[in-house]
Amino acid sequence: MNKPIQARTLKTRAKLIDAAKAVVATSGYEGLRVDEVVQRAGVAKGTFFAHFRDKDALMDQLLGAEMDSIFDALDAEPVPDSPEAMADALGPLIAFMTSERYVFDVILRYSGAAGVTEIGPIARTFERQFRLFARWTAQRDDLPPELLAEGIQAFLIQAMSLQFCALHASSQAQDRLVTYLRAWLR
Amino acid sequence: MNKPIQARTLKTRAKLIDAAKAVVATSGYEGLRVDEVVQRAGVAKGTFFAHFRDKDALMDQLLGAEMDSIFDALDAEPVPDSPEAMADALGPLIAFMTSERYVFDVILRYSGAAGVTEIGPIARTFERQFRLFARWTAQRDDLPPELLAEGIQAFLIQAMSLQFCALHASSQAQDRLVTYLRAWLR
Amino acid sequence: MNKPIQARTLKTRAKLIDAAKAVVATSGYEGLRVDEVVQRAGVAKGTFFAHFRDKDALMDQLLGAEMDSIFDALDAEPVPDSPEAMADALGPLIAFMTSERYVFDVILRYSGAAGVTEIGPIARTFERQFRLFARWTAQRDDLPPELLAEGIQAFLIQAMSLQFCALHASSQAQDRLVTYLRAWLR
Amino acid sequence: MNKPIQARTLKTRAKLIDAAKAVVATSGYEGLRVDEVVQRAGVAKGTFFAHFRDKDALMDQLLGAEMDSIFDALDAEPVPDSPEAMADALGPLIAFMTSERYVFDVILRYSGAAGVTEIGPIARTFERQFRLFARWTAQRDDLPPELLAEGIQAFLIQAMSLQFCALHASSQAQDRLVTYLRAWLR
DNA sequence: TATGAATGAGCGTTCATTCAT
DNA sequence: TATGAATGAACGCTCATTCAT
Repeated sequence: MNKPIQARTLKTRAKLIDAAKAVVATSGYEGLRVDEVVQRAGVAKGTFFAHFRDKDALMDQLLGAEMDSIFDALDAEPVPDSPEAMADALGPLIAFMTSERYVFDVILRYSGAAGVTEIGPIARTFERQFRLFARWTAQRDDLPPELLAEGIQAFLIQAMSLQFCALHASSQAQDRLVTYLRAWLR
Repeated sequence: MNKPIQARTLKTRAKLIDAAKAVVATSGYEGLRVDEVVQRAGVAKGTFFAHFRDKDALMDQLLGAEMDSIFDALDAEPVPDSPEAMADALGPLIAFMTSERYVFDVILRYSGAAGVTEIGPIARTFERQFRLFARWTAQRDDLPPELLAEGIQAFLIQAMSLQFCALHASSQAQDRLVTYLRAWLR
Repeated sequence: MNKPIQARTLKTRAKLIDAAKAVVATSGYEGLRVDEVVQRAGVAKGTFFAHFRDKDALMDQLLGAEMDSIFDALDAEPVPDSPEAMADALGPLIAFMTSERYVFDVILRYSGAAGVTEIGPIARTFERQFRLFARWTAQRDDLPPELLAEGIQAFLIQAMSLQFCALHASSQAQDRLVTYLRAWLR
Repeated sequence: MNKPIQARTLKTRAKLIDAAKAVVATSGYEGLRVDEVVQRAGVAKGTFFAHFRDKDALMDQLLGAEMDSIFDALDAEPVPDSPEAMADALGPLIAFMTSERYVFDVILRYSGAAGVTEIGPIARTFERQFRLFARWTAQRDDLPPELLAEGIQAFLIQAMSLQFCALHASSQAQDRLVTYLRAWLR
């Protein structure tokens, strides 16, 4: 029963992913329509659902891949030695997650693997994030790194949330994050 | 140009709100259907849209009102003197916001007044929350109450978010919140 | 029971008519909305329906008045002595009736006083038209002027109808009318 | 790029048309409701709009088909040799077009392919009508058959229009048509 | 007369998802 | 695997007309 993945399968999947990326480039993540993706990929609609459980699964893939590449870069960097350096390092992540309200919402929703069934790409990036933050705080002896990491996650979300808020639109997420981290890691 | 709001208008609005609450009681917030609300209220569909821009506007009203009554109770209570007492006091808020994934999502999305145009009922409750937390931390002299308040907000969201997460489903939001607050208000 | 028409009544009516004309000038007859008319007139919606049985009654008034002024001019002119002169004289009428497809349709529908109840302004203009055409053909002795008049009416409608037709958009209604009249009055 | 129309598509389309005809048989053309058609056809509403741009497009199909079958019969008959015979032959057409004011209005509006973009079924029947009348008058040498045909069209519309007119309700369209044709084809 | 909130039937639309071929 | 027609449950909206005050 072990099915060797056929070349055609991979090719179709790649066509769909590429088409999806092209659509996102034009219409944004929120504006992505399955219809447009399959049309661009030159396949039938049913084919899409043979490759992805649902539209959200594609979204999970796309967003997860994007996040992963951001974390790849972060992992390669040295541990930041100050709140300012941390917020600075998180710049690309913040930029991506706040690029669209829709992106922020989907990532948040899938960060905890909405359903209980399986951990998807986005949820996995949150584990990476957690491990990264734990590594950043490993040297501290006031609080356990795990707790500190969760705190950083919380403040990161908070800082980005306020970005979308009409009342706080003036200040930037990164600046807010610095303030939070200074207090949290004091 | 100033049109005095007629009694009939208020009555109809109340009928719609009451009907909506009844529907929510039966089917939950996610299960609310405009058609059912309208039918229960004994009102024409056009009337609904004369009172609420769209279904989301009604949701904003309903959830905002519910949150407000929770904050009314919180405002009446004395300032909690420990992280445990705080988490305890926030029990009803946590219970409500995590009662449905849909509720949590809508509240979060509208907490920042999704659009920049106008601040709705839900967004206003987040201001109340902020002022409440600032009051709770007013006596402290290590950090400004405003910053401490934002931190509590961040940890509250974090604690509730993890409630929906497959990886952390075992522990309760309230317990997690205590841990966070102990560290934050140490 | 004889009600003297109050000055206020006439004033309100005039305000409505004026507002309607202004709306037509902006949005055309088809684009006229009762809401916009009453808003411009500065009266309530109910007031509109106290003055006009329905929106069509207003339309009947507006279009009838316009047609009447056209026929006033036609009545003042001498009897045209050729098909060319006839078609020429009818230029303004054709221009008005073909200015909007909607105008043509409404006039046609009301030309025969759609309902049986009462003859409205538009229907009256068709009687004027009929009498005019009968006068134009009174000197002929081949066919009764009434029949000739009805024929002219028929060809006038036909010529204008084809104006809206994709297949005949090239030639003008007036030119077609000349052809028809030459044959009919040969 | 050339998609062969699937049998299923044709079947669904037929189901919709049949259902629509059944509804018309019960409620008349004006009484046709999309929801009822869809329900009778046992088809989803979305499917309806996948087959017809809007309700009017269905109407165009239905009325065009009906007209076509009338013209099929007319084409099979010999050329009528008198105004009386012509009016007689046109009996079914007149009966159908004056069966409902709504039918007459829709046919007239679509006779010229309301928009300039595409010629629909009804518009096509007017071309048939024109060719038919030209054939009926082909033997005459006083005026070109095309002109005579357009005249017959004009008088036919005129005769039917007056049917709906309160002022001429007494006499029948067919009788009026005879009078007109006698004069036109004298 | 004047007011303006309420009516209400129905159309059009959306678009992810399914399923028979 | 691939196909693409069909699904279907809401939502949003229109806008002339009515009616209680």
